[in-house]
Amino acid sequence: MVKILLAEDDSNLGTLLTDYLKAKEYKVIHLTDGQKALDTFRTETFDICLLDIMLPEIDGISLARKIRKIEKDIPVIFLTAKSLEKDKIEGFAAGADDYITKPFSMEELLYRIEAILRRTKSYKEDETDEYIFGKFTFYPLTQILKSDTGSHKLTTKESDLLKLLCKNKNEVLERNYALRTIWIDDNYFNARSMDVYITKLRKYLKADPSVTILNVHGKGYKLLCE
Amino acid sequence: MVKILLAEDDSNLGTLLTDYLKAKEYKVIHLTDGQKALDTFRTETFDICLLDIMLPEIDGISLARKIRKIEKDIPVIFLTAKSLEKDKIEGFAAGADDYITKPFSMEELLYRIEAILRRTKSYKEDETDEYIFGKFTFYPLTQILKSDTGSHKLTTKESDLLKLLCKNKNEVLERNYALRTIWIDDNYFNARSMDVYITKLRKYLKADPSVTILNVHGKGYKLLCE
DNA sequence: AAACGAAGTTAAATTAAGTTAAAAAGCTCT
DNA sequence: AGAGCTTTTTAACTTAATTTAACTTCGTTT
Repeated sequence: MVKILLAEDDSNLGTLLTDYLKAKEYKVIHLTDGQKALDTFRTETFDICLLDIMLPEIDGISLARKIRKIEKDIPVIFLTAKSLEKDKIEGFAAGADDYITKPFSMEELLYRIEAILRRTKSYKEDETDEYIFGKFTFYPLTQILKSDTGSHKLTTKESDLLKLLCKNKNEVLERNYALRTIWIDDNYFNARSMDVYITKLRKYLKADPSVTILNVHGKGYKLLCE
Repeated sequence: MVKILLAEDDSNLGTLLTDYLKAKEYKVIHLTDGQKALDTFRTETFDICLLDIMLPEIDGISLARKIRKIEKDIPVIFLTAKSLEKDKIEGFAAGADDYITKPFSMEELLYRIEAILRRTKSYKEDETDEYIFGKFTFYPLTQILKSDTGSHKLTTKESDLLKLLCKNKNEVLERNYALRTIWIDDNYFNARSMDVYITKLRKYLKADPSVTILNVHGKGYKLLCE
């Protein structure tokens, strides 16, 4: 089920939206200020965020920036009473996927949400429970990596990193993205820690020479296979 | 390079948009009626479509439906003077990814285009997985260059540069374009760095004398072969 | 042909990544 | 709480990739 974070301080509109979207089979978590929305975002996972620009505590644009720091590809739609150019530009600069000006119809918002979800499909692929590559099968849920030669129970960090690599199979997994996702902060020491885990994963993956972790200098790593 | 289909009958706006987007390194094909746009779409491939709603011959919404029948996931943004609810709804029903009402700023449109492209990544998948020239086969994904005499693992920069040369085989790869693509910034030092990499690639390519990297003085380089 | 800027080449310097081991931080169990 | 374990981080050292520098050669212009 698609899960929506709704940050809207106007309780009439907020309730109306919540009820409408719930009727359309979405799961909606409604927060009434920016700080609460951010706290909730930190502890739960969402498929899309609907943020009012004018919010108490943390405004919508700052909130979007913070949210994007935590999960860089999460779709964001701004809801706003203001239709000023400047806000729109700022909104898009903060990484908005769309922008809707009040008053808007429920249908229009729904179409926009669906247009974005159709495109991202992230909600579909979110929890793959097994990744198959080369002669390996990796179960991120149980943190087990199987190959024909045997089975390894991975540690949490090993598993998190391998999962990100698998999600980006044959494409570059950016260092900073991985660091922010797994280590929260991308400082020097965490970067070195990640290097250590790359070495560990490479050792496990030696069992199949057709599978390698390629370094892309200055950018990140690519899990090469098939 | 991201290729945009622009269907807009107002020639002022059309030209303005075309120039602006070209300056931003997009390839723009501008058509002034719906029928021409559809014909062009049938014969060329695009990454994204910008469609005016009010178009001669075939209106934008019908055009979007026809285009979506040909390629169901192509991103579509409607440009329109009307801000009527009804049109918006129809537009989204026809599968629009976004909707922008005139007058809009160039920046805003650009942000919307980029938001969608960032999301779809379809433009990233222009990845050819092997280039064959002379007695070499080059695999950009794995950064491996093979010839009958052996196989070389290229570094990231070597591979990036060779890939650009291959994409422009027997045509000039412009220095500035390569620098901006690979080194982001085309300053003096990066230019010298690129020279060093040209030397390195030439060494690898010595294995086949029929393949050479030719300098086009003041412009760039050409990978000559076959 | 002289002058100047662009490109070629090589080596040194810098920065990124690879590896291994030890230290520190977390668990688990009594 | 603390012994004994695992996991993660820090550290030190090694190797590789990239940039900078210095010097040379080639093209173009006057």
